[in-house]
Amino acid sequence: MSAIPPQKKTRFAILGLLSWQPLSGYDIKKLIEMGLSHFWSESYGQLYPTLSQLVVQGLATRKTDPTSGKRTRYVFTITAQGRKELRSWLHDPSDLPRMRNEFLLKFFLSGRQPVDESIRLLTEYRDQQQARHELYTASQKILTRAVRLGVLPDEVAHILTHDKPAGGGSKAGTSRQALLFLLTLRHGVLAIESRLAWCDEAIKAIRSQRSPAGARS
Amino acid sequence: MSAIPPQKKTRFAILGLLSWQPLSGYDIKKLIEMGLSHFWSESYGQLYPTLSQLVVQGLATRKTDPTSGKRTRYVFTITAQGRKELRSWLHDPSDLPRMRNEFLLKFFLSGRQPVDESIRLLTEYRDQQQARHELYTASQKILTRAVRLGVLPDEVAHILTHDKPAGGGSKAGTSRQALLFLLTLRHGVLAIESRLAWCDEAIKAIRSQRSPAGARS
DNA sequence: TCAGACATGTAAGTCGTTACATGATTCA
DNA sequence: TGAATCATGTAACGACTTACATGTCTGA
Repeated sequence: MSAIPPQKKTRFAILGLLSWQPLSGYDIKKLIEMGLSHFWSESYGQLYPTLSQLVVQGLATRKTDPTSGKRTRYVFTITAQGRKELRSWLHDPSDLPRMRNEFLLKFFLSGRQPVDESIRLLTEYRDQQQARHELYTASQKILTRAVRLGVLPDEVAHILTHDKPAGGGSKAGTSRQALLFLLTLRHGVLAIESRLAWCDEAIKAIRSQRSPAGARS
Repeated sequence: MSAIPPQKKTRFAILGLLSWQPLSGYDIKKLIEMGLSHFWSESYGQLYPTLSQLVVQGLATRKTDPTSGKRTRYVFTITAQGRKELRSWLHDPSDLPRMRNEFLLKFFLSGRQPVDESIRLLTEYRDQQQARHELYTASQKILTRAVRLGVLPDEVAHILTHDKPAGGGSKAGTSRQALLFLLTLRHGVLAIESRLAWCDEAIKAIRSQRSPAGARS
């Protein structure tokens, strides 16, 4: 049995969020779900063991949150050593984005099915993507407006952008972190839009093959 | 124990390729590398054990290729039962495409680094994507031309499109499978183009924050 | 002749999810 | 009072990669 598994990228995702401010494991999970879900995810099964490991390795420290009464809540803080490791990871070259797209596999392999089956797959995919598009553009709008006002609507966005909570209103304009958040969101929106455009193209192409111009039924 | 049988997608990727024609494990690996790499991958460590399993479960049969002399080469053929399972998988809803993009994570977490670090990350990503773009459009061109001529340039494309090998020339026009292949390739090209466009946007946005209009140095 | 492609396969480890187990707090 | 959310964590499984081990065949 292995002592503790190493877990590579999860470490840096955590360290990166801790570089903003001290957080609990639960906070980290929610932040990733709310802000990074279109390009990253972590499960509790990864998160908690990795947090313990970071403490053992001196990259973070753990203390009990005194405000949480009888409920245990551990808040983790990044150490100088942790910041150093984070910085060094940021300088390393990144893996190519690897995507596993089950729909495309099915579509590719649907050549022996009736043409309508390929069309059905395409329509399903399009609907799926359309739904996400609405989700993302909604977040984008809320965040853009909040950033323009220098005020963020709730504690979530507050943590995400690391701005001062409302009241004050940072006024100075878009904060660096808020801009980065907005841009990653935009990356997701553009990706979806390119898929929607592709769906329309593909449906047309397949239909025109089914009944090509000049064909006689 | 879990009542729901585990969903192994490798099985269906294999079954799907076998539904075109009998293939060896090595063939399957090459086909996936050459044709599906932008949305799918399988390693030998997955492939060979899964092939054995398919035979045990009666979804494929294995026979020794007699033309391969002393070198062992096993050719797998899909069974009726295998086709049934494949068809049923094709009808199931697909998982949302899940992507893990290490670059975006770094970019998102680079807010505490100097602005130039974010720019460097962006430039690196752009170059990476540009290189892949050239790769894909090249394949796309070759394949498009081959399909138009009704003749495919080598045995690879021949297998991929499941057309008759050269000589004859299918003439009748774009085969169904060739169209599907072209379209999945096009999906990859559009995705990359959307990333390139995003990079340009993002670089501009970050630069303009560094020295906003009207700012005095 | 020798590099590189063809060809099969396994062992060990990396990576990641799901289901479970436990309990506190909040608010309708 | 009871559902939702806050909060921690583990065990078992599932998915996937890498490195290795072995040997054949082809063509410059």
